[in-house]
Amino acid sequence: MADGRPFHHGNLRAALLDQAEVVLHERGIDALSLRELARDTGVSHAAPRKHFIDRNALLDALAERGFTRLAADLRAAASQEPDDFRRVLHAASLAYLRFAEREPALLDLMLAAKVDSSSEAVRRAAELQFDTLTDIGRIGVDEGLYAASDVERLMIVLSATVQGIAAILISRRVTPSQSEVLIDDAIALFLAGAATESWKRFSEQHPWTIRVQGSAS
Amino acid sequence: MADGRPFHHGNLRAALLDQAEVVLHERGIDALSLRELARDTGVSHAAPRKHFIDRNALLDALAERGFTRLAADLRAAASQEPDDFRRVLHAASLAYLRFAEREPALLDLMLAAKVDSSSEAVRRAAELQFDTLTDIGRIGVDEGLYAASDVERLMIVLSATVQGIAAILISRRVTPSQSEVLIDDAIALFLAGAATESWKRFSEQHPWTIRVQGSAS
DNA sequence: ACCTGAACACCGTTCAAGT
DNA sequence: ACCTGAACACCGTTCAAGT
Repeated sequence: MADGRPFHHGNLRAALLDQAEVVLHERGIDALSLRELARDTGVSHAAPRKHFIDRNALLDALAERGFTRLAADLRAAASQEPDDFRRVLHAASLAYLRFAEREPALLDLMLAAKVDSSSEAVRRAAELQFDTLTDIGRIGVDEGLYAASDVERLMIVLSATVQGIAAILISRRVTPSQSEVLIDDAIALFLAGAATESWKRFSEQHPWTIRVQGSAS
Repeated sequence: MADGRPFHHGNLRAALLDQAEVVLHERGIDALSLRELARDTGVSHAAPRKHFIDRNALLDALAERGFTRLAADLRAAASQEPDDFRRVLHAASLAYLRFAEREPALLDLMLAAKVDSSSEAVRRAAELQFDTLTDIGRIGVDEGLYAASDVERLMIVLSATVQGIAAILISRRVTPSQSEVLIDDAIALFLAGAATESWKRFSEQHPWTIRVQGSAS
């Protein structure tokens, strides 16, 4: 403490998280160590403990931030295309892919979070992200494409598809531009299927009873 | 070496992998350490190095085994329902979910493998797994559901969906039985969509040019 | 060809003590 | 209330040396 540095950092928690995001982005999750973050932030290696009880708590906080930002991205993308449902789905799906492309390690971290072992804050953030999708899905009802009672089940399947395509992108089995073609295909197939009599009959004969963890709507 | 243990283990590589699978299954990837594996296998902590240059090489070998087993599971499930395409898709998808349920940490590991940084062996094993899906998809052509030229693109979208549903299951946002309902929905929607005029027009107007990394067929 | 033992440079986590 | 410094029990990785 011979330098003029104050004893209290003042904003250590936020500083650690910011630096953690940089490391996660640049060198991946394996390179993320509490001790290095402490060094880079100019505090002792034991200081982070006041803010994050262990490494997992830090990862949880990162995941929470990630969900919040992803939800904002999706909402922003969707609100720019208010007219046509296909274009809304397309914009939101591309926003998801771009997030995956920009922050593959962060998305991996978010998807790796087990609902029952992660913090309440992470759950709430993931919930908000799913609610965003459900809101988007309701536009399809407004346009008369499918029944209101089908919104949740359809959006879960579509978001699983988008998530799966993002996983293919992250593992670099396709290029970013190829993944956009996959999204085009997926949405075309989704919209075609949801509007069929065949699907209508199926969904009536198989009532929906699932309440997804992390869905408040 | 005062015990009667031979100097050469004889089968150290396989023994390490077997033990690694047990640890991965019981305590997850974070608990997987080369030193512990060495202890449990009765060799020095430096012995594994002859067989796995580093921890990542061990993880690669585990992923490779995983892909091979998953492909076998899918093939077995599909071949038990040779008559009806819907039932074949259903059986294969459920096999995928059961694999995810039995070995969540292993599947995470497999999906985390970046194509360009993992070993040739992992790539080949992942390839074989995808080829299995493509083979299954051809049954849909035989049944006149869609064009032969659409097999790859349709199966990629479907497998992305199944993978996404598996991810939802692994993160425990739904129960295993709920995930099966999601699969039912996804397949119903997929089959309904693939058979529409709308999809047929789309796929003709948007020719398929993607060659997925890890697809030999 | 395969394995050992010591050594190095890291970790996460804990805790008494300082300001 | 927040941070430090020392300590403990782990890691992965390397390498000369043994059989």
